[in-house]
Amino acid sequence: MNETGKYKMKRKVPEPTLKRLPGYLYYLDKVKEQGIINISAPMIGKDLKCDPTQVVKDLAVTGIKGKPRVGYNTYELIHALEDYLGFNRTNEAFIVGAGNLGSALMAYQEHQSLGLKIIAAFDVDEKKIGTHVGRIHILEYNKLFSLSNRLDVKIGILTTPNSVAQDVAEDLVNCGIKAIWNFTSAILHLPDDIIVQSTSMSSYAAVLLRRLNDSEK
Amino acid sequence: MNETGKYKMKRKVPEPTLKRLPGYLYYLDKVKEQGIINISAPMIGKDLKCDPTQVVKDLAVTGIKGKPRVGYNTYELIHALEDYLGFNRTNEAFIVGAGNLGSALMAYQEHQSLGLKIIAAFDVDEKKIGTHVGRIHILEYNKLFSLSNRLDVKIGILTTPNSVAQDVAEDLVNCGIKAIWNFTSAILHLPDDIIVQSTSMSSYAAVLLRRLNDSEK
DNA sequence: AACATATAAAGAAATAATTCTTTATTTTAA
DNA sequence: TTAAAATAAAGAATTATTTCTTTATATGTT
Repeated sequence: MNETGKYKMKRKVPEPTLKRLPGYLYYLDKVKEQGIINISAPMIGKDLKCDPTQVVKDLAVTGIKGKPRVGYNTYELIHALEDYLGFNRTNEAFIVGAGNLGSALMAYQEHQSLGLKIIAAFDVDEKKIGTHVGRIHILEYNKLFSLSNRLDVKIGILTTPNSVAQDVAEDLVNCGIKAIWNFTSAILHLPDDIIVQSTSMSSYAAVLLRRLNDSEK
Repeated sequence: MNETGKYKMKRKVPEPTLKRLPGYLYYLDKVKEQGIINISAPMIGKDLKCDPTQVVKDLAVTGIKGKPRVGYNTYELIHALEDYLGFNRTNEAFIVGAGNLGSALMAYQEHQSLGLKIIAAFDVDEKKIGTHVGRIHILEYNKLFSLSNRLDVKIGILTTPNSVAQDVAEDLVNCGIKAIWNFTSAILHLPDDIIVQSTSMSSYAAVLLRRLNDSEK
């Protein structure tokens, strides 16, 4: 027995779908620039090299409906995607670890939209404290505690060495952080209600290298 | 009718499995440091917060067998994983685009093992040409063509602005590159035999933001 | 105004991945 | 030497995701 009926159960949107959504957004921005007002799923599928029914299913999560023989309204679709992804809200984030990757993300977000607004970075390195990357100031790590008291930031980006990742993550949670974007290799052990999104560069490298080796037989 | 028989057909290893393998490697390195000689799948599963049968299936791709009541030999397993992933070979790579992300990757790989050896970076920015990040020299973009003639590099890392990604990717293919690690948002249209691994930061941000919004109801 | 056509929507089927179950093996202990 | 326990391996079942098929609808054309 399934749960169709008057109680619209909140079905979980598949992660592969979520990961594809920013790609549609990037594509649609370019389409809009070309002055194209309506765009069909088969067209999107052709340009993005994916199945048109996949496109329809993915875009359906935003609630936007297309019209047969016309397609989707470009503007409406972009707006719905941004809304759904939260890219048009100001999602404030702290970043801990102002090393290479941390600095890159700070600089990166000024050009590429990640939907995040990094408002401060923290580090323990005396040489980095007081400097800034773009508009983002690098503060002494201990300032994290006082600043989080005043600012209600929900997102923390973890770009520290692996060895301190668990400790810093726990500090972030104690500071009211609800979601952690983890760039370290550490496996974080945190309360279940904390959202952890791990982005491991080596995972991608692994897939690339293996596929390359496979192709060389 | 399936293909069991004397011809062992090369079954494709699932991408989720490949992505998990570097995580096992990182974990096992720490286990080895603690002097633990044998490690069981249930133990690995507990530490890595995943299903023990998943662990067994994942590790099986390396060909290593565990022993009941003992587990896997730590050293043997690490070796097999490195071998399978190609992390113990020198996988030479070029990087194009010495901006924030490119520089971060160059600096990053000197500390964190990605299984790659970036041997040169290319950029068109006069101010960057001639400088270096760590031990990696940043060369004039046009040098890509002459250098690739002499060096037989198979992997290209693409960290350029989106607008030039397609053109640079085509250049890389013409230089004999077989696999491209694409950090841009561009959808690359390349010959089918070229392996493209796209790593979009905004995909991860999207999942994080959406899950955070969902949890806030 | 009716018809043909392109296309989105909804549902079914197929595929892929994970989790569960059973079986077989190896070691330790009685 | 035998029995018990832990665990890997193999296979089945479940779940998730993608692809395929059908249906309905809106638009342009005759």
